[in-house]
Amino acid sequence: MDSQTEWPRGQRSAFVASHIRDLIVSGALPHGQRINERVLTEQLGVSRTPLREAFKILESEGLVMIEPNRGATVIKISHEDVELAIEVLIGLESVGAERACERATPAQIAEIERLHLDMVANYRAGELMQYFHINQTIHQKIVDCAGNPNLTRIYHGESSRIRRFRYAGNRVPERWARAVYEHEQILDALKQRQGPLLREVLRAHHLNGWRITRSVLESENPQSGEDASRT
Amino acid sequence: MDSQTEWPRGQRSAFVASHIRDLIVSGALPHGQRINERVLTEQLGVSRTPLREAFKILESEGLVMIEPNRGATVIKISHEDVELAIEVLIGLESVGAERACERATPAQIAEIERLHLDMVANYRAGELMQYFHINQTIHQKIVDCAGNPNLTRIYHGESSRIRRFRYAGNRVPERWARAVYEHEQILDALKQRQGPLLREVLRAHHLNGWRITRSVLESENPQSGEDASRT
DNA sequence: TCCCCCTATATTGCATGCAACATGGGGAGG
DNA sequence: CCTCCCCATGTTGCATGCAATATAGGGGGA
Repeated sequence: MDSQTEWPRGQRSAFVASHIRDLIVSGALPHGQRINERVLTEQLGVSRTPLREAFKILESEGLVMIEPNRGATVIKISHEDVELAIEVLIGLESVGAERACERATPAQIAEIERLHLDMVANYRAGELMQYFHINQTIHQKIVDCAGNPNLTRIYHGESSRIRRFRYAGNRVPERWARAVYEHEQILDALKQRQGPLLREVLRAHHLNGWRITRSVLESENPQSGEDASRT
Repeated sequence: MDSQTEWPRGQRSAFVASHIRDLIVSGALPHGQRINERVLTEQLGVSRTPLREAFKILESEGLVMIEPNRGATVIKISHEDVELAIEVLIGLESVGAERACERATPAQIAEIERLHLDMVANYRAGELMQYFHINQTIHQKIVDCAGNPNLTRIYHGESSRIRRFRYAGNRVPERWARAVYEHEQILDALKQRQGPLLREVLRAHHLNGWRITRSVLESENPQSGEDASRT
């Protein structure tokens, strides 16, 4: 990152945190790697103070681990961890789904439908990356419809923490097709405001998705569990 | 707090965060109040650096709000917010309950039963504060039984954020008695490892509890909603 | 009298300096 | 040759200084 661009005073640590979050989620910073403060301050063009504040933010999001006198380390995420995080996400989405069906405004539902159609178009075009991105947005938006800021915040945190591990599953064509079908069901349930149905469809969607994703990851990275780095 | 006690190097911001968290949760720092850095550094005997790091931690826990050039403000929690937080807690406990029934060790269940009996004894003795404290512990332990560290972490955060608003309900004798009865059901469902039942019992328990608590708070503090400070 | 602007002061955001601690490599002893 | 210890170097934790911004209060103009 070029140190030319000066970030505005007052939000520097937030931007730095966001940047490092991207580095971790995208895999540019491998899991388990210690982060050298000096290197990052030079790359980002900020001083150590906002950087260290960013570490604290990322630590409480569960993305890095800070050890006294040893600084920040990107946390290692095993498949087990991802599975446990998905368990939490299912719980959060269950609440979100039911409340969304009660509280979503027509405009919100229309926006999700737009996103859905866009996502399907990207599926047809074989644009996996775009598809994946819109997919994440749809899930977040559904949760947002519940009108519960805490829910939104927590869901977003947990979701982005494991994002990069959930990408692989759709590389299996059958799974990708099936996922799109499941999303049709999701949209229908939401439009018909059938909370319990939406909850169950989402639950199954995540469990199915993870089952395939896990097997893909394990076949690509046979030692599996302990360190699940590069995709 | 006396500045005599020196906190160990390397954990100062964590301890400071924990201290401020207590100040907020206990109500010593009123909701909506701006926090002056200088005053707190003097009270706590640390410099501004760890204090500001602590603010970042507390911000991502949703306890304070940081505005550029205006520093940290204790977040205002309305009854609406508490209700929304309870919604999240119910979602988390739903997952926790089902997994706990699958994964809890006999030792864990025995410990919860011990806590339960202790809590009932405190009920009989009219020890509301003790009762309340053990009550919180039981709910946390049930969630812990799910063996999901993320779930434990998030549940704990959300739960402590609104803790002080959930105390009032049991001052109504009928509610208190009913709550104890509901806890019998909770314990039974757990011992019999009936996940869905436990989930529903917990859900009802929280909804009932909050319904009464809210009415108590509103009768004590008629303007209600906007600022729900001193109990 | 009231309102607005301008200035003095307080407070925050960030950079940097210093001390504590970790780390790695070379030499002495076995 | 191996091991352990010690020191040189690098890195982190925290305190502090400086600049940018907020804020309060008084004086001037309408």
